[in-house]
Amino acid sequence: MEKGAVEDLTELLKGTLEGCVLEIIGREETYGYAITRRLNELGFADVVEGTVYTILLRLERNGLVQVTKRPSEQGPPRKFYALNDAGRAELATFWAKWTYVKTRIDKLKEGGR
Amino acid sequence: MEKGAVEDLTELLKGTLEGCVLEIIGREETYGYAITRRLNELGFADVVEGTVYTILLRLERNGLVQVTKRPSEQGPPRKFYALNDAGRAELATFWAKWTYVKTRIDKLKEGGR
DNA sequence: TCCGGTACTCAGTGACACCGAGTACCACTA
DNA sequence: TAGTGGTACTCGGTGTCACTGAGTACCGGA
Repeated sequence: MEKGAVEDLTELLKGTLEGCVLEIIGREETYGYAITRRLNELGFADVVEGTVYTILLRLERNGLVQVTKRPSEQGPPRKFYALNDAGRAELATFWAKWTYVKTRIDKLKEGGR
Repeated sequence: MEKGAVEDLTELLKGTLEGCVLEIIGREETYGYAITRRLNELGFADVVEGTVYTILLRLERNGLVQVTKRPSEQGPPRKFYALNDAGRAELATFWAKWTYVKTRIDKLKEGGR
């Protein structure tokens, strides 16, 4: 990431990171470590395992995902996550909210009257 | 927007609301009550005075604004806020972060490989 | 005189990303 | 065989933010 302007996105990621994780899981069943790597690839360079696991635990606690434990070829067993119906509904809600907020903010940015 | 989907934007507004307030103040010197009305007009319907005042107090505490108290024609005196240099820098940083996050999220949304 | 609109303050709450230390499994190698 | 590094997850604690709610206060009109 180009250093300087875009360090510490913490506050801006509140709410959105969970949505991103939901979206990633929605694409295909996957696990925490891989999700972290995926987020890093996408440009969320500073997101670390600990952060993703807290989100995953919360999704599980809130009944939005179906969890399956499977052995890994290398390392400890993996917990695979897939969206259930509640999770898909939550994901749809997230995108609706995101679009809503994004359009308002951009309107304000473009001199919004 | 259809009601229902976009209620409780609280988490998504973390960080962005402060940026919006900064932007509004940057346009012209104004005061808390008016800023709240402006945000409501812009589509942030659920934002109330209390929320805006906490942001304003924080901006003041962090030395990002210059504050001038002036009597009002109707009601108690108003505290007018204007950006100082630090505030303008913070605003620029906010937009840089916002653009950065927005492009990453949208890329993910559009199937982002 | 009371109500409603204007205008600000402040202590407290809950949610979230983040941190750090810990556990543990595996493959490779010196 | 001990050590290192990559993989993989857990959990207690922290700080920041939007939000809540109760309070103070000024003003005009019914």
